[in-house]
Amino acid sequence: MIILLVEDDTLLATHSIDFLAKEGIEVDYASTVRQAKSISAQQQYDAIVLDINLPDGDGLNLAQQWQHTRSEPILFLSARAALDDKLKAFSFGALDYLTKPFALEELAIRIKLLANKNTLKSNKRFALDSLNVDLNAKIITRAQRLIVLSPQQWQLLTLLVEHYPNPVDKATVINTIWPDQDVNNNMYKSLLTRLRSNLSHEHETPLLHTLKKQGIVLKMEKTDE
Amino acid sequence: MIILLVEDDTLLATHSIDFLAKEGIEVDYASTVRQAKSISAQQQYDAIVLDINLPDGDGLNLAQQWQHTRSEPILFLSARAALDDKLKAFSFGALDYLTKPFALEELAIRIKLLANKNTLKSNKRFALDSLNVDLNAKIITRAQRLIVLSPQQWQLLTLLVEHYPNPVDKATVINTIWPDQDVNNNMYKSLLTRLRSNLSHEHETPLLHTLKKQGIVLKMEKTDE
DNA sequence: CTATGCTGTTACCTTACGGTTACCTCTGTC
DNA sequence: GACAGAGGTAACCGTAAGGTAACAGCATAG
Repeated sequence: MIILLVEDDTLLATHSIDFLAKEGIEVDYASTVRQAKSISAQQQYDAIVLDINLPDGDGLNLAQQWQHTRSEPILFLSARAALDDKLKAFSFGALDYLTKPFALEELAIRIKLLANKNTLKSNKRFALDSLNVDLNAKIITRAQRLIVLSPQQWQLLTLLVEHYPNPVDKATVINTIWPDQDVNNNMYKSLLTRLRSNLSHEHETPLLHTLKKQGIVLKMEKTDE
Repeated sequence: MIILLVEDDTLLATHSIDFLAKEGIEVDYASTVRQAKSISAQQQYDAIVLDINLPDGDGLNLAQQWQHTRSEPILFLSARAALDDKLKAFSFGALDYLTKPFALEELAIRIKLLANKNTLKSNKRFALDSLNVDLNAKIITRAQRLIVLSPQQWQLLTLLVEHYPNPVDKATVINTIWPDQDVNNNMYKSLLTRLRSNLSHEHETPLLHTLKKQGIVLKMEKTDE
């Protein structure tokens, strides 16, 4: 699980990062709005933790901009406990709001709850077209035929299913499948080819599509023109 | 939407019930553990709001009993702000925890968020005229026809949507799409032409308009300058 | 020790993205 | 009326991004 933390108090930030690491939560860190924008462009997160007061702007504005374009759950951190601030935050799409000072344990729990929200809906089964995936039993079939995937391919498929119907961007795939490893583009390309080939045995319609520069996504072919 | 409220402070309870009613939230009310059990037996709720201190028991125990039998999201109310209490609550399956005193507005918002959690996560959408944009799935249609955009065009479209209904000025477009790059006017012009052409396939009304010297904006045809 | 299969690597192919250029219209100004 | 400047369109084309197949190294099983 990886989150984005945007917080200008570096002391608080380092403590948080350390603590969250122990909880198994990886953290990308930005201390300014500017940084946050550039870092977040690279990849998708399981959740975003935003401070309201930032040196070069306002976390609320950032959330407002993101609420129409990004799909991550947002949790606000702020010293401001006033109701107005909270209401504004929620109206900008925040899903949680924690007032400073707070316990790191609580932050960790709330982050985990938010992150689960996205994956919770993917119960145990997933179906698309003639494809059928049992996420618990790790059984995959397409048109009644059993499909066997290598570990990497399985990982990628579950990632895609978790995000369905949204695309998963390349950086996210790479961070998930090859965490802290040297990765080159060919490894990524091979994996895609292999999964694709396994998912569609004969002349079945392709399900795994690439959006140039944006990522990959599971969807049924739209055969209008 | 209907919730169960378990709270022994009758004053707080009546205020809450009144307020939530105005927000369109129906409330079943219990003031004791005993009552809560009997009332809740018949019905499923969108969320459950539990006080911790109850005259004949403890909300935490109730949550613990329910956490494997009931599927409703639980929000705790409590005067106890100690970390231990919160941790215990979360470990019993609570999804949120609000310390008294709190604003009724905040309670209402958090209840709504919890209730939404069970419903499928809906993607962020933008619609204008016959144009329909799913910002998360990155699917665009115009009059039911699927539209495929290049990465640059997609970026521009999201930029326009973020600012809608306000115009976006040229400098902003350029900084967003070509950050720290040499840009000439032709690149900008080409991008506009291409996006325009993709957005209106045949003789559909143009949606992307230029305001001289001000920038570009999405709007339905309306030639007030 | 052989066999099988997973995965990283390489080579080669195809496509369409986007920068470029040329030419057009429109509007306002001197 | 001509010129300038802004904006719009269409076509050209090099190249990077993506796709595939085949091979090689390495593990693991049997």
